[in-house]
Amino acid sequence: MNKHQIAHILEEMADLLEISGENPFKVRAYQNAARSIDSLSEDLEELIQNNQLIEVKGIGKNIAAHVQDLLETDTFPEYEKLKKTIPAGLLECLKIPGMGAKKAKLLWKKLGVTSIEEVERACQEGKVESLQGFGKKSQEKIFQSIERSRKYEGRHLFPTVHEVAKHLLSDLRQISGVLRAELAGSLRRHTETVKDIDIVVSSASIPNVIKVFLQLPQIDQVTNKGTTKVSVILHRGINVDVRFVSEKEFPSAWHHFTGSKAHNVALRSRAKDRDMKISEYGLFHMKGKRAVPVPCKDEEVLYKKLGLDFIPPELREEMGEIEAAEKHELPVLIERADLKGCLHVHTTYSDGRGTLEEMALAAKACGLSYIGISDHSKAAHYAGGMQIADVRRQSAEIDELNAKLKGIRILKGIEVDILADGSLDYDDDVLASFEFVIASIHSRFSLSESEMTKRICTALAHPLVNILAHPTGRLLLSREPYQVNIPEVIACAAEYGKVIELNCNPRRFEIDWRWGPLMKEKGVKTVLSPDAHGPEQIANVDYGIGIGRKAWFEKKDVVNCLTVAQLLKHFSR
DNA sequence: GCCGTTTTCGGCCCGACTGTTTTCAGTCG
Ligand SMILES: Nc1nc2c(ncn2[C@H]2C[C@H](O)[C@@H](COP(=O)(O)OP(=O)(O)OP(=O)(O)O)O2)c(=O)[nH]1
Ligand SMILES: [Mg+2]
Ligand SMILES: [Mg+2]
Ligand SMILES: [Zn+2]
Repeated sequence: MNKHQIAHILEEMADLLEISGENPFKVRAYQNAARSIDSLSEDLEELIQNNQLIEVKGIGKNIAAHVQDLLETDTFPEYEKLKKTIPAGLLECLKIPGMGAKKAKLLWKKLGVTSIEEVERACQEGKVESLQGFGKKSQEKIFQSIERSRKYEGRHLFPTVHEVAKHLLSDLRQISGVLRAELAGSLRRHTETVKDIDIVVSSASIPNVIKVFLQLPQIDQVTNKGTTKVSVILHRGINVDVRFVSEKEFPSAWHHFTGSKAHNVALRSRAKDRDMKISEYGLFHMKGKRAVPVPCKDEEVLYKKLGLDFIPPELREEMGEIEAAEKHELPVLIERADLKGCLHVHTTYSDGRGTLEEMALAAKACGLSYIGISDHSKAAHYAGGMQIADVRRQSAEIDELNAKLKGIRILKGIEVDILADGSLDYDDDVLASFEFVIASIHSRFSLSESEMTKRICTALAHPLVNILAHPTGRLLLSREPYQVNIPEVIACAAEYGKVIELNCNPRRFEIDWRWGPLMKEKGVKTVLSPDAHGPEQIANVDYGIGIGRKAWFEKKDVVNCLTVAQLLKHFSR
């Protein structure tokens, strides 16, 4: 069982405890522990072996024992016991928006329903409205909520939502009476996938602005509407939360709505320790029961009043950023302007849509001064992998283009398949003809974790390999990562001085940003790669920057911030 | 269940919205 599966069981345990009526803080303890395990940037088994699991924040003696049980036996006694008393289908019901543990339990106890379908039927048959605490309206609301969540549930890729959000934001800014409107939530924090669009708006005439906003043509339905916030669903099937505040409240509201939740909670408890209070309305000094406002003209001041350096939104995940801000040890995060070139680009020589020249010009248009071409190798039939003769032809064409083109240097590279045994898809003499070699896996995904790890480490040990690309093969929202021990791969990359890619294709966005701090600790560098299969995809790096920042990467950690001469030297070529 | 140089007990972020209630519980962000 891997840590994500373990985190999932702990989440489930929290739900079971909540339904069973346990102390809410105990429920939260399990939720916190799940979050900690999920975002752990160390190897779980190693932590357990060294008895260091209880040192992880949010994990104490009890949950540590459960985690060890889960790792060894895929379950733990308390979990089994609770599962026997609560039907599995009831947990699914908690996914219905508006349906929490209390309501689900009541429906189960009074009506015997144990699945979403049964809740739906109970609503249709009018059995819900007569229950204590329910009524006609809430019955109808539950029914609607089920229908809606079937249609609109789930997360989205970042760029899809970001495009929609930008348009919505500019429409909002044109509404008369709107002073400021900004993106918040996971979009502002640049998470790899997002659930909804969160926006904060300031205005002196909120009721009117809300009225006009709700008339925007892209809105399909309104799901919530109060005096300070509204929730809608767009025709595109994307949920939107908008919070309306006064201009004075804007900084704290923006901060609140940016999150993450865990970051907010940690910061608020820090404020409390200092006799202060944070809410979306501002920072306050507590004088007994009285809350005296502490004016904060922007987020920087807010952090400062709490004794912290400004924390960039991408880092606000409660993953060590508050401790670092206190010690003035936050990284100076990479910015788009730091990128001097890009590697990992496909052309018509394999499965790309752009010619060499088109891709080179696209990179130049993005302000880059070099572009590293890396088409697929011969084993990649699925992607028109290059035969040796193709490699020769491409090399000659690159020479011609480099003589002809100004302001962009084309580097000769390859994305060579790592075969099942860890060997590479070309002989060394062919590999030696490139200026850089990217190695990656495109076949035989279902090896065991140890086999896969060994396979990758064998490839990394090859002296001609420079970069490991997309190290888990995940496709966000569609394909699970293959099993591989990332801490071992990072250790191996450190040993051989190899680079691990941050693939900026929005469906990949990996190596996962959560491993960034471990890579930095081990001295492993990364490269922000577009993995472009067409000229417009060079711009993938624009979105990748946000993920790179989430990974705590600085300019010095990213090899395509080097000049072409420095880069080739880094690769010893 | 977790946590702690103010504490090993007694806290655990804080507020909006909805529908039900007759003053608030449940759910969510
Ligand atoms: N203080 C506090 N803030 C919260 C809480 N829940 C959510 N928030 C704030 C921080 C979140 O980033 C923000 C938006 O909530 P969302 O549910 O949309 O989550 P977020 O955008 O972070 O991620 P997601 O939408 O899932 O991609 O609201 C909470 O329980 N307490
Ligand atoms: Mg959100
Ligand atoms: Mg939201
Ligand atoms: Zn690839």
